[in-house]
Amino acid sequence: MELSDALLGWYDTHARALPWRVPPDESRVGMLPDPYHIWLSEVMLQQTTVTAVVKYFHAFTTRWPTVHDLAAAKDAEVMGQWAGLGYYARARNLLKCARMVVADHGGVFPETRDGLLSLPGIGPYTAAAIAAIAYGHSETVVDGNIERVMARLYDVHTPLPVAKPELTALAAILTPQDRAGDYAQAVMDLGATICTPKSPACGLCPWSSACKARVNGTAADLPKRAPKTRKPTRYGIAYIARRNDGAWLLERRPDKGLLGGMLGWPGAEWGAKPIAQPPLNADWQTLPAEVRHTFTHFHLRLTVQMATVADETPDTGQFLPADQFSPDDLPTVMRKAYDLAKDRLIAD
DNA sequence: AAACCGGGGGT
DNA sequence: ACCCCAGGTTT
Repeated sequence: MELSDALLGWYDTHARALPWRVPPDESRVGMLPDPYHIWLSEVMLQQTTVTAVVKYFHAFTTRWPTVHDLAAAKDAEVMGQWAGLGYYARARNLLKCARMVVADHGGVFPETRDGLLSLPGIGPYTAAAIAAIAYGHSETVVDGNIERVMARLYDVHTPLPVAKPELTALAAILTPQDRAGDYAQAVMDLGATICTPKSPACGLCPWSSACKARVNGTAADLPKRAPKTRKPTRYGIAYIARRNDGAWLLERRPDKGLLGGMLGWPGAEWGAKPIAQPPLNADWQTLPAEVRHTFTHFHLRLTVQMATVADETPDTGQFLPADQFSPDDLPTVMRKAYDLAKDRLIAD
């Protein structure tokens, strides 16, 4: 039997139930899921775990049930709803993409890999995933799970990312003509639940008898990766000003760069040493505790300073009335600073 | 090709 | 502390 058939048989009984997925029930054979749901979930799943995505997927589809609804949303609403999920360029591209689908494609996502690739936020992985899962096309989907499964199945020792083309070619050979979407999801489920990064459960794997790494005893050591550089530490100051009427002084960060497009507390750029740059003159109080946060490529230590101020015009940022501010709209590092300040307000 | 871009959970 | 994750964009 073909390897793909063995895996599809396993998927029919072991597929995880996910909100955007049509279960492989006998009564629903051939049913395809909503392309809007697949696109939204796949963008959210970029470098993000299923557990984290489920809550956000539900919130987005409840608030914006169709791509038309999302396309009509305001930028700040979408950025706020995305807060906490990370990689905020995804949220900006999500909204751009929704508006392009409505304006240029009549509200229908393109069906082909190339058509999907032309949209913002959709790269090789997501284009193949949408074409296969939402439209049933035989496209080869390669994500981190599938790289790991292929490296083990064929005992490939070439380190990533150099090994990527080789692993993609191997994955393409296995991709079936029929049920390519189920097949892609099956390999990803296999990687997520059985062929895990550490301690793979080879005894439960439908591909165990074919797996070369299992025979050679190398499965747990694959895939190989290029060595990583260690993260430097940066320092900064967050200024949290509260006006007498309860308004908070916040700034919208520029679209490009770190935390692009998100709300945050004013302060100088983070660097090797903290730089004082208060947004206005006030009696700033330094909090006894600091915020520690780790980004993709550096650690951050953030000192938090607070002040209560009168109605002044700040040098940077603008006051947001209390009824228009929700801490849920903040990215996590800014939320951590807020939580420290909130504790101080309660203590006083 | 390499750098940039979050956050959380597991180990 | 280090690993990983249903990657894409920019330089």
